[in-house]
Amino acid sequence: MPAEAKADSKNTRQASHSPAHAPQPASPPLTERQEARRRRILHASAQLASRGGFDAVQMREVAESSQVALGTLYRYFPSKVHLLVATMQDQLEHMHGTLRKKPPAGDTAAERVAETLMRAFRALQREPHLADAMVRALTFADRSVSPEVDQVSRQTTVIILDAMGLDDPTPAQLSAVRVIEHTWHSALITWLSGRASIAQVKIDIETVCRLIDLTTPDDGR
Amino acid sequence: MPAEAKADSKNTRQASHSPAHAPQPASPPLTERQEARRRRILHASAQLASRGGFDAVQMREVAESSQVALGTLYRYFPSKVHLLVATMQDQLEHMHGTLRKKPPAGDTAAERVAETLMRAFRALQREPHLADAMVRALTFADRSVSPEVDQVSRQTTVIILDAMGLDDPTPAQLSAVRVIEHTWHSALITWLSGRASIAQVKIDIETVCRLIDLTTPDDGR
DNA sequence: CGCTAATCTAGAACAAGTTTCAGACTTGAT
DNA sequence: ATCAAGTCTGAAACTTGTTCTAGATTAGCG
Repeated sequence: MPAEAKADSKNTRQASHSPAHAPQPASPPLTERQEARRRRILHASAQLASRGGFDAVQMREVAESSQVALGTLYRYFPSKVHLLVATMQDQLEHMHGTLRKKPPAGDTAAERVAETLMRAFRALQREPHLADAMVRALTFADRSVSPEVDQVSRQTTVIILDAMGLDDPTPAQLSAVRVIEHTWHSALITWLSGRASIAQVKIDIETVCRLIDLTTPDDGR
Repeated sequence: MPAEAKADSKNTRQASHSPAHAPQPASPPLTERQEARRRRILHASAQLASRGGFDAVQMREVAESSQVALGTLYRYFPSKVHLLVATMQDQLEHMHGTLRKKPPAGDTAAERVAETLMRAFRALQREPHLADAMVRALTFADRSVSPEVDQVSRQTTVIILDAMGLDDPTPAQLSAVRVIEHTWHSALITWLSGRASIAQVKIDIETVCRLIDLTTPDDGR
């Protein structure tokens, strides 16, 4: 009946992802060739993004670069934003892996979180255009991309909780983490649009991380 | 020599705004007819935005609604994002005026800021589509819109400082305000994209406002 | 192996933001 | 009142995201 599986046949939206390591609603498994196409697409996306940011990721070019027809590209990723958010998921996994290897060394949870975020920030600084593409896509995403954006958010939460060294956080701590994420995203945007310096971002991150001290009186402060 | 002033002649970007009450680099003054055009445009923009959000603000429709040629629209506002950010500036002024009339009544600075932001949030909830258009434009804006976005940011800062009741804030307090603004913007986005409930936004705002207590030990805590 | 359903491709077509242009209109200065 | 410079208009053109279509290909089943 089917062939080459079905990355997304009936459902109009919702691309498919399930790199085996991300706990997702399990979209139908992909053929090898499909998996390869998907990788080529994400690779092309990241490459173009690295060159010129959000605007440089043009769907026709992505299709050409990844040797895939435009229609196919849209079958895998229903919109440019979906594509870039998926690209971000990809990069985030890298990042998380990297961070796991060298855990932050601060004494307090606040210090460790701040250090982790600054490390991530420095990574983004190495590819500012890529960062631009991913972050802009993330914040521009509308409801149709919510599941994917949410996944990115969850992944970010995990990274922060990892840095804090918590197994089961209290509600108050989760609130603090949420606010930290808000600040992280928004600060990135101000940096990317040239309205804040790197130093300013650093200060903002350190400032918001102090919130952690308020919720874990045993550790910090 | 010139005629009808020059909203933006030589300089390729940068629309003109100077509603007399906003302290700006003073772009060349506008004729009455030009001022009227500008108002018509902003009004049409807000109206369309109120209907269907960011996507519903289509430049051709704005031009038609405001009885202006498309080229003229682009002379006044070099891009859709510029237009929507200007629309936001407009709305923010309203808001600030409204807030001045009924200052928040909380005991601590943190409470007053949270109350102020929640009041603004409720106003946005009354026109969720308009909020969508303005906030999406704000976060999607690239460097070419930095001055205008910055102006919005400054205006927001003033509103928050007003609520805190401070004349000359310390650097630490300014950092807290920056983080509050970050959280405010990002929380709005998560709400607009349906990833967070109204209740969740409230919690986030209250959480981040506790940062104020950290910087003004005399008042709160 | 042969079938059938689903996928992929190439390319046209459509939509909305942005640019461009020629000509009509305003404005402020002489 | 006249003129030069700048502005506005209407319409076409261009760009890039997105959709659609017809036909070639592929996958898995009997």
